[in-house]
Amino acid sequence: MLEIGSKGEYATRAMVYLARRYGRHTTSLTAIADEQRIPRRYLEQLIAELRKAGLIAATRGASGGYTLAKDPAEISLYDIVSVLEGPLMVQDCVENGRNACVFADECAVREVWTDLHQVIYDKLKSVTLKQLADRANQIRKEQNAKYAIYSRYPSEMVN
Amino acid sequence: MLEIGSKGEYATRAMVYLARRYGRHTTSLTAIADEQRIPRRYLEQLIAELRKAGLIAATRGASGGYTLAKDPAEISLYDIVSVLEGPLMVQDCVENGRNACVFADECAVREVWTDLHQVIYDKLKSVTLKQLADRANQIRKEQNAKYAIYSRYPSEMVN
DNA sequence: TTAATTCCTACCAATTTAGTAGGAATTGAA
DNA sequence: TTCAATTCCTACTAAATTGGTAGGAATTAA
Ligand code: FES
Ligand code: FES
Repeated sequence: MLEIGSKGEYATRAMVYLARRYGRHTTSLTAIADEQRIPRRYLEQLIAELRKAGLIAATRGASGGYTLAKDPAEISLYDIVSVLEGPLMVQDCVENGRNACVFADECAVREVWTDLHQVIYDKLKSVTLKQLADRANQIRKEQNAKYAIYSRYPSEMVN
Repeated sequence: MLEIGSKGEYATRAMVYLARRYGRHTTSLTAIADEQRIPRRYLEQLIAELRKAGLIAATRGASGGYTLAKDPAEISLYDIVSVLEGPLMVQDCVENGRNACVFADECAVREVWTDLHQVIYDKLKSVTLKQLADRANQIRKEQNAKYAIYSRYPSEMVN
């Protein structure tokens, strides 16, 4: 119930990955797919949609690759997921007009769907890529500190 | 994205309908389906599941029908929808263990999915059938007051 | 020229969704 | 006893969605 599919998950992980490299070199599709363990040919299609939506910029040809098209602080989780899975739509009747249920505005249930829609939207819209990237960096740092006791070579940053 | 299907919607509307009649006579499938504009043979299957889940009680035979198995105040919106559409599962990795993503507990994104899971769950669990039924009655009352100016026969209560 | 890379389009199997359908079993009432 | 109303059980299905795979053209740095 109310699941986010693999598209949304893959796209988000890929975007966080790019956010952590924002301002540096571009990253190739293969690199993202390998490090994030995402099927390459599938991710390719997802990235194509993110590019069409203006969230990702591409450089073609040899040594080309992808990079974020905007500052990570300007991209929300909602922006990403809605590209891949369509706009948030808990129930059709929440968007008053299109495919509204028979009882439309005289329906008590509809008010709750609307509330639910709002809390989901607020949460997804409030999270920025910058926050996610910062948090990912922080986690990685903690992990490295932990393993530094045993090894001089901390696990590669993969996320 | 994150849609609740017709099952969840139909089931919820049917349950609110039953809640508004709780403590009185049982209601036949046909009556519910007709008044709520839900395909009868389809609703039949939904109600079967709600019964197996212990939310609805049935009386068989002529002049039989359905009624809520518990007090409306004891049934939440989550209880209803989860029967029809399965438990809330924003992402598999939120339920730590089963089908978790590769990076599991070293993943920043996972924390957000978990937050999202929580706000959705809290909202759905906080709404009881009693609240919905009361609100539906209130709306109907307002509608009747409105139309009483024009007619002595207010529109039938359908929800 | 070549190798690496993005870009475009088509295809596919499995699952889910949103129902439809037939008929058996139960029961109150005539 | 019979009948009509009703729930109960099981099977079927068309269309859409999901989660990919696949082939090859276009672009560009070296
Ligand atoms: S109007 Fe959509 S559930 Fe009633
Ligand atoms: S562990 Fe599920 S998104 Fe990373």
